[in-house]
Amino acid sequence: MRKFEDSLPLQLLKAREATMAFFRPLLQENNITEQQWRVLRALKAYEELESKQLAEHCCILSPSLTGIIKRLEQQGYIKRKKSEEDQRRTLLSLTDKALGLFQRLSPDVESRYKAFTERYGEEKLEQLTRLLKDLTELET
Amino acid sequence: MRKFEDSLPLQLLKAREATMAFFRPLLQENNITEQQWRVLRALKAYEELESKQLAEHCCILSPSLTGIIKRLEQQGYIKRKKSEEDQRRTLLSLTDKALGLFQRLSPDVESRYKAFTERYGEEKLEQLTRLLKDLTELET
DNA sequence: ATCAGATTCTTAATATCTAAACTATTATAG
DNA sequence: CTATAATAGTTTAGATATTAAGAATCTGAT
Repeated sequence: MRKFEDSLPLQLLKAREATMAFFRPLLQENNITEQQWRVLRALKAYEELESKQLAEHCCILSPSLTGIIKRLEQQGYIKRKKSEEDQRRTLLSLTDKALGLFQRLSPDVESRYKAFTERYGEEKLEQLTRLLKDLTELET
Repeated sequence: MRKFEDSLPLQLLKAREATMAFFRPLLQENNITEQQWRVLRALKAYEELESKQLAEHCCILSPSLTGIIKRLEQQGYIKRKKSEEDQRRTLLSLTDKALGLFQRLSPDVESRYKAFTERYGEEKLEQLTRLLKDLTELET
């Protein structure tokens, strides 16, 4: 068996932590959790999504998402409306308050991203992205 | 701001999921959670550890570890003993039952690891490991 | 010897993860 | 048309994550 430190899942976990270290302070200042941020970003990218699709994009299971959405709705960042065709479906989208949040945070996000890229190296980032993509598309 | 799908933390998350897909069934069959497995492997590698050191190796915060250890102890996989010199410290180690578990699971772990490496490619795995290491060692 | 400060571990509170069961709605077969 | 299957979403229960605060112990300077 591989040495403990050589475990790939552990390496990926640590790498994720190291990356988030660049952005976590910003999220904390604004009382947003990582998962909430992921949900908000996905809705910004896709405008309107059903809960199930949102869960897939964010890599969050439906039951978790239910609670996250409920809280984001209470905080006024998300609105929901029932689908016309299929009463089972709920369509989710951002409120103006959420859009304002992005406006306000964008510059800081940018600069932190820039700082990260410069520290790590643009080329290496591209290599890494490619390797991760291949890994993600692997079928068991 | 980067496109949602280009987010590195998200890529790392998905890659981790894809990797775990190879091993998760084995853990489930044996009623062991991911975190428990990480703890057991760390203790196998280091024989005897204090809670704090164990937490660092496993990338688990101390408060989480407290509960995880409690359950592993109940299941008979871990034993604890107070340090002689420092009464604050608790030394943790594996029981014979846990060692037996490793004996029993090793072949299956090996073959799954082999399957993964063959699917992904040994060279790419080495490249990836190097890139992840650099990333992890980045200082904010 | 004693007290302030540091260290180790635990507890508490809230958020999230995971699997399974449940509800409501829609789709399909007979 | 009706029984059944499939789907979307929620709820539940137990485990884990995160942050803050607390208790016990140790250390070093007085």
